[in-house]
Amino acid sequence: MATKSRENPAPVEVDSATRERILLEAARLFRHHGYAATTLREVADASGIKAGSIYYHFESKDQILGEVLDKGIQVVSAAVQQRVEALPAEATARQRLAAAIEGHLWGMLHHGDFTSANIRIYGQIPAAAKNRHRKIRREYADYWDSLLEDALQRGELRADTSTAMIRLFVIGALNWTVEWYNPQKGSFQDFVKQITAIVFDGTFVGEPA
Amino acid sequence: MATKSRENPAPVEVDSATRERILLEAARLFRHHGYAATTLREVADASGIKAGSIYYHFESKDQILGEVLDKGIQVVSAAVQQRVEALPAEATARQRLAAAIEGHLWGMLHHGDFTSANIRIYGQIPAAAKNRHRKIRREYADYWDSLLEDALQRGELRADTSTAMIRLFVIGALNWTVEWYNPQKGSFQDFVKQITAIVFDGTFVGEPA
DNA sequence: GTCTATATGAAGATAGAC
DNA sequence: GTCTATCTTCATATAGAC
Repeated sequence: MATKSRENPAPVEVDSATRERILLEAARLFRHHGYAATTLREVADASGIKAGSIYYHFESKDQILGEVLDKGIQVVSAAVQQRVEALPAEATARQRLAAAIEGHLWGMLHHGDFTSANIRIYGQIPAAAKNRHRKIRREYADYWDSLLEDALQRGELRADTSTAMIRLFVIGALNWTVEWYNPQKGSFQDFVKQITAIVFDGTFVGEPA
Repeated sequence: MATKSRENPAPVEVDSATRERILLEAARLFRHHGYAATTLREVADASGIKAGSIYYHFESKDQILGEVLDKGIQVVSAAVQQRVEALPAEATARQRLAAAIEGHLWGMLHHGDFTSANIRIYGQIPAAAKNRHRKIRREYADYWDSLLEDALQRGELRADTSTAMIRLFVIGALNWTVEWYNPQKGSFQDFVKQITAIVFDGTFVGEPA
């Protein structure tokens, strides 16, 4: 006996302001104190509510962890794909990888609490949480591998190292910049330009000895 | 009224086997679960003793943390300095930096629990523990800066990026290899050669576009 | 939707026997 | 040097009022 006649009932509000606030504060606290050391009381305090109220929005601390981890990859992945797909079809491998690097850095630095939390705590969380998060990580790695394979086939990428190892090295190096990047020491544009130059052409000048 | 006549009394045993075992197991657990999530009961279990016995060797969990952190830097720093100082005076900047990179990677991968624990948890520990550990980190960074400044003055290092930024990028990239290096996929020598080539000359071939 | 109050478990650290 | 037993504190999660 539904008395409602609306065709478009309001969807379950999965991203109310309070819910988003909890996720953001949780990411910030996970980043700076770790997952286990962060208490739901702290998350609640930072979010302007009481601890018990968190359970209206989330089933458990574990569920909050999962959403924080996933978002840490999603924001970066979305920025990368958007930039790469905006390029013309005739773009060179250098241009495509430069777009990916810019997107990765931009996504990381604009959602630093989610990405840094992800990077810092991924190695420390329970195996079950890791397993649930693994797929989304794998997909992002695959996207990079496809970019690198393409660059290799065009003869632009160095061929003495596997693309998997290049991906691990480059993403690892990029990821760590979120730990030390200081926006007060220069513009984001300059930062991207310098990081990209080092990744592409290295730290030394001249020919290999 | 000392009745001992020995000139060389046994020193306080600061590195008994049990004490070293506790440090090693603590490093391993800090690495994989984080500092807060690791309980002294787990450390004791892994060390083959009971939780209360830890307090015979250490004053607190905090003291164990401090020693684990310091050792994570010391083992790497010692390996780097040893290799650089073994070079002849006429070594090029490339040779000196290559020795530093090899030492850094060797130290990291041969003491992985200490270095990975350091890298993973440094951003998450209480401020007091960070402050106590800061000096030893600063000294290692200074050593790298001196190597890079030397390379810059000889005109071998790229000049469009500050040595501080190059250091942060390179050490960050090297540090993260401990998270993914797989000794079953090739020899350590080959690994070092490939990483060094990327750091020196980049991931792309040919001239910058 | 948010609150207060609380059940239940486990942490770091200490005391004192052996 | 290591043990057992315990003090004290604080965590996640739940129940039910508002």
